[in-house]
Amino acid sequence: MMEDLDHLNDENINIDENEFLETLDNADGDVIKTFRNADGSLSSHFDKRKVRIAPRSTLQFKIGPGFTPVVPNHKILNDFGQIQEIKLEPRIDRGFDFIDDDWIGYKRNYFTVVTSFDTPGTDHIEFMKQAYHLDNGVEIKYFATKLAAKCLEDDKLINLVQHTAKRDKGPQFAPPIHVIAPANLPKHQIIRDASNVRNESKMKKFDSYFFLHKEDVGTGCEVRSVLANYPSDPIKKVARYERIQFASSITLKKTSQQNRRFSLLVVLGCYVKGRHDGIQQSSPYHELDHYDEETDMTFVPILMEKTPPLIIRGRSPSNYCQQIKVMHTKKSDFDNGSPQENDLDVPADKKERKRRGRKSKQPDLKTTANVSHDSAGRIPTLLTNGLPSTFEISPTSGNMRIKNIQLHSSSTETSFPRGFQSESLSVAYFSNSATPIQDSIFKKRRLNISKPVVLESNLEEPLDDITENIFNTISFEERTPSKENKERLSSTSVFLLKHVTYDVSEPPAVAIPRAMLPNKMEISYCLNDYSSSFIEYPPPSTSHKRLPGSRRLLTASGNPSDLLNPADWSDGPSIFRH
DNA sequence: CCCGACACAAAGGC
DNA sequence: AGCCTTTGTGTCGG
Repeated sequence: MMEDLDHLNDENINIDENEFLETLDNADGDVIKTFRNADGSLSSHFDKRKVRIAPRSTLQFKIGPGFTPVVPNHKILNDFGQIQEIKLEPRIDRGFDFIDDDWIGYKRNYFTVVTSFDTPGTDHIEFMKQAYHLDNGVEIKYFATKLAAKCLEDDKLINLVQHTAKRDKGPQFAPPIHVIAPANLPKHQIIRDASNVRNESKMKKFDSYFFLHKEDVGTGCEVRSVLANYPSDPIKKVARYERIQFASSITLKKTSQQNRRFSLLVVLGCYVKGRHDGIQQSSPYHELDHYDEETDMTFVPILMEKTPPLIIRGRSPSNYCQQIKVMHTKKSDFDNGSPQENDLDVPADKKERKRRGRKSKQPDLKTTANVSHDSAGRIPTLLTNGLPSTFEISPTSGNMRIKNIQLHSSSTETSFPRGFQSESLSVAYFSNSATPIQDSIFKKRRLNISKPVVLESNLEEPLDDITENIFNTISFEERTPSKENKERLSSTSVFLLKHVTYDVSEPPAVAIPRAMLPNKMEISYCLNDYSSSFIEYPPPSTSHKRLPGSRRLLTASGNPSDLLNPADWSDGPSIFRH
């Protein structure tokens, strides 16, 4: 059984250690509580019964409840019989808000769980060069993770479903078992930034966070190294479960009053050869193992972590904001200092009518402040569409700094989709309202700029006026006016990193319209497999009516190869439990 | 009341 | 700058 809310202050969730930033008020009181995450990004928790935030607002990303370890199912040993420490690093990055001491999710909305695993005391690369077995002597072929959910009231597993970015127009499937190598978990902001990337140069930038290329492990590998057993190359380093929902069939209420509560489980296991016995019912790992017939291998759970109790709100209108207005949170609204009044434009004769058609709510309550991150001149807020790991704020001096924006060449960095023709470059800007982007200090001063490189543009990303600022490495420091100069910072500071691809080879003779290219979001992305992003997949119908059978649900009898390019499944079997 | 399906719309990606 | 995507959620109807 779950303990209760004690782990709310687990460091994983960053609430305790987080600096509380601010609360946005409206007539109803505190609506949005914003915390700064360890990486500088923000987690804004809000009650969807009270305020409606746009679907693509960055406020929909937030670190959810932390995970706590469950008693392990196995220990693992190396070839010398020594115990190898091993630890999951899971995190929820979308879908759960902390409201009135409860973690709240929505049945209709996506959530995101990411996890990697760490090998304390052993370098991740060194780890891959050795061989391991379970404490029962069985040889470990490779490691993998599984995502599961339980209802706490009856301790039964419940189904989860995953969509592609195409949602209804694409397939649904059970969250797969992801084969992964040990790695550090990328920061929350990285997961945000990587969540809907199609641009090749941007993907390349993220590649090293998410993939290990076998050739990068180098020499010194034992013949029996676990590396050699991994069934794919590149090997995932992070299991990303994005666009996950609880199965629509789950029952949310125990009684009319009492919510059922749920817990998400992240399991680290390994694949071993052959069929192995099931796990007894009394074990928390019962039914978390999985035998795969195709490969004649069994996924054996080693250890897992669980969330505190989660409450899932259903589709009832009572779980949604009764107001008509949407809070706009578009980033550009903040680029010029404090946001306008906002109060949404409800274009809405149409909408009002729709609303009233049902039952007249209280239509004219003026809601919505804006997300005035610092309109009152309090704490300056960083917004970024770049990578937070490239900037930092000194807690003592208040110095703001962007450092070591590394630009990797294809010879030294493993590619995202591995390509040898393109170079991935970054251009950084700094701005606050007193320093508009156009006058960015970056453009005024070129600091520590190493040798410029000259490359041709490709057709997808034409050269623009930024081109003159191409560098291999950029770094500079900017002193934040901390004391004397507070006014200047009483407005929003914005960091932007622009990622540009320059094609070294001859550009194609004819530009291919984007619509004609394979859609990288279709399948490969949902499988976190950027290395095979260019598979054939029929474009969704342009018709508004769904084609009969065009939406396929994978079930226990479903075969993934019906839907997916086999290359996407090359990293091991997955389970389909519906 | 539930759910599948379709629809709208706002912010992000390119 | 303007299109195309993605995703929260409004709505209908079985």
